[in-house]
Amino acid sequence: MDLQAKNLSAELSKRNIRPSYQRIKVLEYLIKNQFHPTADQIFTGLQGEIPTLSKSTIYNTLNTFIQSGLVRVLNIEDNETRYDIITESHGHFKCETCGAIFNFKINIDSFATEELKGFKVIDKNVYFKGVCPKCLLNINQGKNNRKENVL
Amino acid sequence: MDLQAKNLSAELSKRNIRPSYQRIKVLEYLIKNQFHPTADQIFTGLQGEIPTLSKSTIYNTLNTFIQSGLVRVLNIEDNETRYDIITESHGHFKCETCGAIFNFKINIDSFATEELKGFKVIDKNVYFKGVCPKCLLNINQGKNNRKENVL
DNA sequence: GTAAATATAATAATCATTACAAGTTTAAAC
DNA sequence: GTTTAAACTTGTAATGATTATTATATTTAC
Ligand SMILES: [Mn+2]
Ligand SMILES: [Mn+2]
Ligand SMILES: [Zn+2]
Ligand SMILES: [Zn+2]
Repeated sequence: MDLQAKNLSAELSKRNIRPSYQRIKVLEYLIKNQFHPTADQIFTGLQGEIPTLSKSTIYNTLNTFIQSGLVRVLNIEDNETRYDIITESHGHFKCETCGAIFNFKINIDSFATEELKGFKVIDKNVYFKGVCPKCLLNINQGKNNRKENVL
Repeated sequence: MDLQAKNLSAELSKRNIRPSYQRIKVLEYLIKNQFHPTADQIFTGLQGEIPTLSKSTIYNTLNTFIQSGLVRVLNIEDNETRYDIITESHGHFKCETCGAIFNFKINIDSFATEELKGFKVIDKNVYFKGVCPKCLLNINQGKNNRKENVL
């Protein structure tokens, strides 16, 4: 996906979303920061550029994007929703130590068809949790990882 | 799993959870009502039997059960946590129309190993969403389903 | 250019969950 | 069996993410 504002604007228009300044910036942020940010992270990340920005706009914008299929929702955390600009089917691994969320390829369509015959499946999510390699290494070395969201 | 109070008590003791009256009742509720209830549903369902019951106790108890591996958490909803007494690996399908959550067999271990080499995987969840057969039928007949949690 | 529709922003409301403090029950020690 | 400490329950307050609301601003249609 390209980062040019014009292309972003066109991308929104194509989906019948009016390309306001705020919406373009949120879309740009999601493309640049693909670590599955929270609404608050997006808000904080854009506040410098858009001093008048409101958190309501972040939520409104995200919900608009979700409805049009432009972003994907992750409910991998119990308290906060995360947003993914990559809508192609893939699995997610959350490191419980550092909080980072990793993508991994997975062919979700290849299984679980028999028992769900008669069901209309619209959305599929695969969430794994555990400890990432970096944190495993640090734990073995007796180090203590900070819980932050660095991919 | 048996429903006898003695067995429930023993089941808790085995896991070093003191078998209080409230805990036995919550466990009993989870065994009897396997529709993946919310904390509030458990609370409401037990209030008649235990008039002094507090919602704090529900949450405390559930968190104790989770820690010991006696129940499984479902984050398939964006707002409310659901609890599952069946801890064996299986997938979940949520009908967006009636709200019911169905189990389905799935061999989660059979895939997604290559890319996660070096990761320590502790927990795996597969969540599908869509419309269940009953609701599909009603939709086709022009009926309107109520959103309730009947399995 | 004017009116209608839509978007933004600020604030208040909602609601699930957790934190905390006080009272109660349980279990061990004597 | 009484004493005593630890664990559990309860009620209430606090937290925090998300939504609702409403006034203002911006965009679109005519
Ligand atoms: Mn992703
Ligand atoms: Mn289940
Ligand atoms: Zn990590
Ligand atoms: Zn249904």
